Amino acid sequence: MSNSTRAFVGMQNKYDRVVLLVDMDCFFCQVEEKQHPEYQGKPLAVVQYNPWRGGGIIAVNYAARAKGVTRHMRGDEAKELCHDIILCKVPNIREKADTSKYRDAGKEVANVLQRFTQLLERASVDEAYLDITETVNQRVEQLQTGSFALKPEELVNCHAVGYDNIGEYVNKITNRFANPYVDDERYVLAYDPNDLPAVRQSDLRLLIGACIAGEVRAAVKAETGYECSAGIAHNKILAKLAAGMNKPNKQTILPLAQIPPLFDQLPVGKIKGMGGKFGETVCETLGVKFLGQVLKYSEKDLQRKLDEKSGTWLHNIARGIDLEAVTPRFYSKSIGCCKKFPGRNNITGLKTLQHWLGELASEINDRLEKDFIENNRKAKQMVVQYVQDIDGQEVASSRSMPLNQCDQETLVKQSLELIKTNTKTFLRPGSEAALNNAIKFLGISVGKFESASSAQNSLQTMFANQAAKKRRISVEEGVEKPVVVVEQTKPKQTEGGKMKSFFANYLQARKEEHNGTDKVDKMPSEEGLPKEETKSDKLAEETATPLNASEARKKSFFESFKKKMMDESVPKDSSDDKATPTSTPPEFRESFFVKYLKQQREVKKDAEQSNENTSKADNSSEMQDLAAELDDIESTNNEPQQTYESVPPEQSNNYNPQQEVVALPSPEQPSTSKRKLEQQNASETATLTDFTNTYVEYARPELRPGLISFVKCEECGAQIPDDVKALQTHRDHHFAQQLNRQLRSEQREEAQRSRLNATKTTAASPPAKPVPAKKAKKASGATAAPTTTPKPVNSITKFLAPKQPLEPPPSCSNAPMELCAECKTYVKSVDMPEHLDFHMAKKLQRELNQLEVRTIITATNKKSTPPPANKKLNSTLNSTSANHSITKFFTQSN
DNA sequence: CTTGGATGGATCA
DNA sequence: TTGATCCAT
Repeated sequence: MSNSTRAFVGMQNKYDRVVLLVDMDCFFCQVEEKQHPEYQGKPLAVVQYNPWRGGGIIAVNYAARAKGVTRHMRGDEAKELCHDIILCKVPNIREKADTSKYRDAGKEVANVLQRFTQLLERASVDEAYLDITETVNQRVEQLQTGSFALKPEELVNCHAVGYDNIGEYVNKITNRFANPYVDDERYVLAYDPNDLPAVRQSDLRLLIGACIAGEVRAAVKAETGYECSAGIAHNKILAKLAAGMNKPNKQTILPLAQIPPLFDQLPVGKIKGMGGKFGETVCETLGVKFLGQVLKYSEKDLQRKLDEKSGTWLHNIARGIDLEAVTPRFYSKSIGCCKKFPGRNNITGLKTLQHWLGELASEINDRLEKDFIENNRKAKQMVVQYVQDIDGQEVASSRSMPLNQCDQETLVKQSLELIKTNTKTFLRPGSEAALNNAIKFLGISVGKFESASSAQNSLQTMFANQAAKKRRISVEEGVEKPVVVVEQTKPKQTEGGKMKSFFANYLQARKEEHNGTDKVDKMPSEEGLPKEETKSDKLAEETATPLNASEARKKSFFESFKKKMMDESVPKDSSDDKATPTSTPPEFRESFFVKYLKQQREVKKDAEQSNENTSKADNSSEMQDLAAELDDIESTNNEPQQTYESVPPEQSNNYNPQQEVVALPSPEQPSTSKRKLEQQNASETATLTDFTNTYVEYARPELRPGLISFVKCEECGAQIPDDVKALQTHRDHHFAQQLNRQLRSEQREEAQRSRLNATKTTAASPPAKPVPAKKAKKASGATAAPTTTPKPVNSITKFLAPKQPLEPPPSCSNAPMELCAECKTYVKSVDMPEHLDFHMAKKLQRELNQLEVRTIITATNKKSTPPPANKKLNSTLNSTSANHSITKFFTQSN
């Protein structure tokens, strides 16, 4: 069940989701820069230990990329290109590279991301997909009631494919408010009529997604110090594609309408999954280079030429359709490590083999231990992988074996045994110590995790049963597809003008605020300021020399950067270019995207000219001005505006509480049949149901103060999305967590006991210290004595009976509510039976585990009190429009 | 020292 | 389920 392979959404929901891909910029480098602040702003690369030729480069920061340093290079080569480059070595433990530092950093980031959605899928150490559909939908509603407003300054560093700047994209949407059906003629030609409602809303919803993306990235930066790029689109493939189009520290929307022109020139290999053999096969067998060319084949054709599954997949992908769901996963399914033994380092002796197996097993062991403490799970399977040299040929093999214990010795013994029994002649004939086949690669990995205790298992099955029950209910209601569809109800006219004036007012206000500074003339001649310059600009600002000088330079940087992009593929570089070779990162020069963008501009100019007469009526020139000004804001807005201690200025302006907030009018509604609407409502609950199904398994209970949330959990201070279900789930989680702690602490004590028994007596060991207390966080010093005193576990009762009944949540929906006698919370009447079932299950569980009052290990509390950064952020947020508008929302809706 | 190491996920027979 | 292979970062 935990191995649920990919899930997919239904074809009818292809445009309904909003998916975010967050990709950390040169992540390993950022980790090093954070660790060594003195490196900030300097060219830097991370190399892997290998002393040969300066080590292999696995990450390059942008300052170094500007000088031509790339991955795959050796450290020495990098030095030649960039004499002052800083080469950070990956730490070496056990004679092999140790990347745990970066794994930890990745987790730190993921913890922040997790707050924004429970549908978080970690794709690698530095990438994650977020399905933010629900939040977007909420905001669409709030937009309609006027309780949420888009704020242009949240869109700094935001791009939309096919548009010169985000302002134009906003304008496009704005125009549609004025005339909702303005694009329908084109839509009808390009899309299935059934998709029209979704298509009409697509741009707006993506824009809202971009706002959220901005918040996400700002939170990541504020709380971890790391910068990232993001893509916003309707599915994973597109989000991933978009994220790569503007980097670093930028985000990109991929609008639906831009897919065809983009794909016409998009090399097939740019799509995730087609960068390798499969992509080549596709190109060869279809005789295509660009994804758009695939359109000429029917699905049947593709299935015939490739295979059924790939054919269908490709057919969809070529149309920008990707149905793969964002599958929530926070922790990896396996833990492994490996090492190459090239050339003379081939392992040829039994002793050596044992040695290295020991090293690998030792690392696995360490990481498993850590994992156990965090996740209370144990690996049930191990896999040995190895590459042997069999008369000159490299032969790869892997063998697996069930696992009961995972101590180092067992791992070594078993892996050795596996290799032995799967090699025809393991030892060289006549020798006791020499291997017959040299080993060139060795790896051990463990997986097939199971919860450590049976109690935990029963808790999970309890949740699973509950989920199953919900599913049955859903099925009875005739709901199949778990995707929320937004459909609006109240048609409104005449709002477009209001929105325009909002932006106009906004811009006016800004102009006054920045009096004079944004009237600085553009300085296109000042081309190609190197990146380092911008960083020093930032510094200059911080040291309070804000005015025209740095402003103008920054602005000219933006201008020149854009100009660069436009001039890109015209002639090769002029001699001028050589004078400032660092202005454009080399990978940009030949980048497909650069060419695409440039081409788009040309196309656009043509279109504008030919369209002039048609759109003239709609004061398009005015909108263009707005766009230009919005663009200006993008460059001027990086000025620190108020005093934000500790929050970097670039981020803080996303959260400016002083910001004027003006409601956005709601868009005109496409007509909708009631029946369909009902279905959609039903499917919304289905989404929630589906989520709880996986909730226990994946979610991290400690990490759920929400940025978009409205209610504070009394237990942990977390901000909880203000819907009943989320509240209840959150409470349930405290319960489960408490249970977990209990069990873990038991486990640890037991482990401690047996260890003590085994290894005589070491000094009086303190009651197992589960969390390595490694992170030297800023705030840890303050909370020394009283706050960290162990909390008695009997507080578990608190979860069942909160101190005072919560206020009935202001109706998110109009569903009737009831007060649960058991937990004093308000629950939808419809959900009450199920809710009571849950209490029953909890009681059962308690009895099952014979919960007693015990003390809790101190260190586990660490996470339950959010670090000050969180607090600050949350309080900041609470004072912003989000909070303000939500109250407005409630008062209005009642 | 052989052509990018280490790591993790997914697919398919 | 397992082992081989591919893919991506």
